[in-house]
Amino acid sequence: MHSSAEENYLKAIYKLQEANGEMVATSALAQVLGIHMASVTDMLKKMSNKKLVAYQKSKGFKLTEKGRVAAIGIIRKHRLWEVFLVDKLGFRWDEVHDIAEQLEHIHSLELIDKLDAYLDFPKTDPHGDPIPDAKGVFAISKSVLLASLLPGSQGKFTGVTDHSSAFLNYLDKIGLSLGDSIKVKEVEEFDKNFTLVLKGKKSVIVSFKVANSLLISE
Amino acid sequence: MHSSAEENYLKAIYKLQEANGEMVATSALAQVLGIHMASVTDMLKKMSNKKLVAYQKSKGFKLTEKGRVAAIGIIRKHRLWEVFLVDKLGFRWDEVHDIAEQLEHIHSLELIDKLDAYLDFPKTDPHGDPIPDAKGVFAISKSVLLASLLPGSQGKFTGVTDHSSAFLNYLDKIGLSLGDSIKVKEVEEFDKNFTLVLKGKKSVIVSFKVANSLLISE
DNA sequence: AATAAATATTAGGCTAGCCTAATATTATAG
DNA sequence: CTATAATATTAGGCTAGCCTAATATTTATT
Repeated sequence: MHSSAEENYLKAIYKLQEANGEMVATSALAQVLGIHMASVTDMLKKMSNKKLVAYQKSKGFKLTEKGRVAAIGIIRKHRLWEVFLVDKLGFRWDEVHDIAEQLEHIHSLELIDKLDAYLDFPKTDPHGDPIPDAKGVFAISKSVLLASLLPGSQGKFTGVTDHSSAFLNYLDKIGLSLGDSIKVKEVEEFDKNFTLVLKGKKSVIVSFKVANSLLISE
Repeated sequence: MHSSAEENYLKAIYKLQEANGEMVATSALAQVLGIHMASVTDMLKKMSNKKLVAYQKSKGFKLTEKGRVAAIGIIRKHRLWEVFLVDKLGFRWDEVHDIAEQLEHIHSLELIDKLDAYLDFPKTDPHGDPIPDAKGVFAISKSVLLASLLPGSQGKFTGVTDHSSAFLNYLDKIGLSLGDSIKVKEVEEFDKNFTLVLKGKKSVIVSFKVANSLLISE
């Protein structure tokens, strides 16, 4: 079994690979984990010996298949626990991250599969992130950043890329919720503000910064 | 916040104090934790500095009030998670211990109180052990070992002192379940076997060894 | 009370996972 | 192409929590 530290590295590497393509840099990992580069070099050497990551000198490193499977398992656990915390225990979507970060390290395949069934096999977590099934397969769903859409486009708000409490609370405040159908009414040339029309004819204006953290599907 | 190692010590000390009175010996703790005595001495010195335990040279040590509160908090978490695993996820009572041992170290007061509410404030865990409330108070319930009862006594089977899979499976096999009303029909002089009559007029015979791990109330 | 047995403590080591400081390598700019 | 900046690695240290071996202290036995 992997240690919590290792699991955190695996998850972080996976996410960096998803976001920035193939190879990941020591510095990038150090930054997202809040750990010094020397320590990362250290740890990666160990994980490399365990065949969790493969790395080419000065090109960076990436997960091996074994590492990828492990990473997806952790992401699955994290997201399922988030669903549990929100759907069953009544936490708000901005409160669950830290607790799920702990719960994701509980070791028991049986536990997580039973939890999955108990939650009725959810496909996404409370932030709209996809949850891989027991085999590690994600139900593919294409989504784009609101920031990339042109006036007139429409779709459904299905996810966020910023999971901070500050951001999530802001969305709650302006009344934008996961699942809302939206239409881009206007994109202001001058400051890139987006004017959106929501299903119930309400309209909201969000900054480019916000639009850049909202995922739209369909 | 306390480390998992510390929490395991706290819980073990608490249980030893419950079982064997006031002072706990280094050796006893080493034995139940499966750790060498020298390591225990080490750790206790640290916990002593943190005022979690108080120890008098060569008399042993005991929890301080602070340590006791912490220990009860961990026990509360362990038992609530066990209820969750059995009642909600469908685990059997003999399967939950190891997973609960991990879950009990998740740090979040809010989580555990919400879990408690979600489970509808259970008073006992799947093995009949009492669950302290959020203030650390146990709903007192007097129980005695079946082994101490005389023929003719009756009561309700409300707990076990042996949590091993082997033992719990044996009880399942002979059809003895938590909550069953029982009456001691006979105690064989020769081998101390107990003949019990269950509510639905079934009768079962258990050895002294088994009787010594069954708690009877009322 | 003297000795053996049991119990406890000290001393020195080890690993995981982090740190700082120093050095090496690679990329970028003039 | 060289100087500087950015990135990566090595070397040496630290803490938590464990270990073994050696030593000390208690308790029990004769």
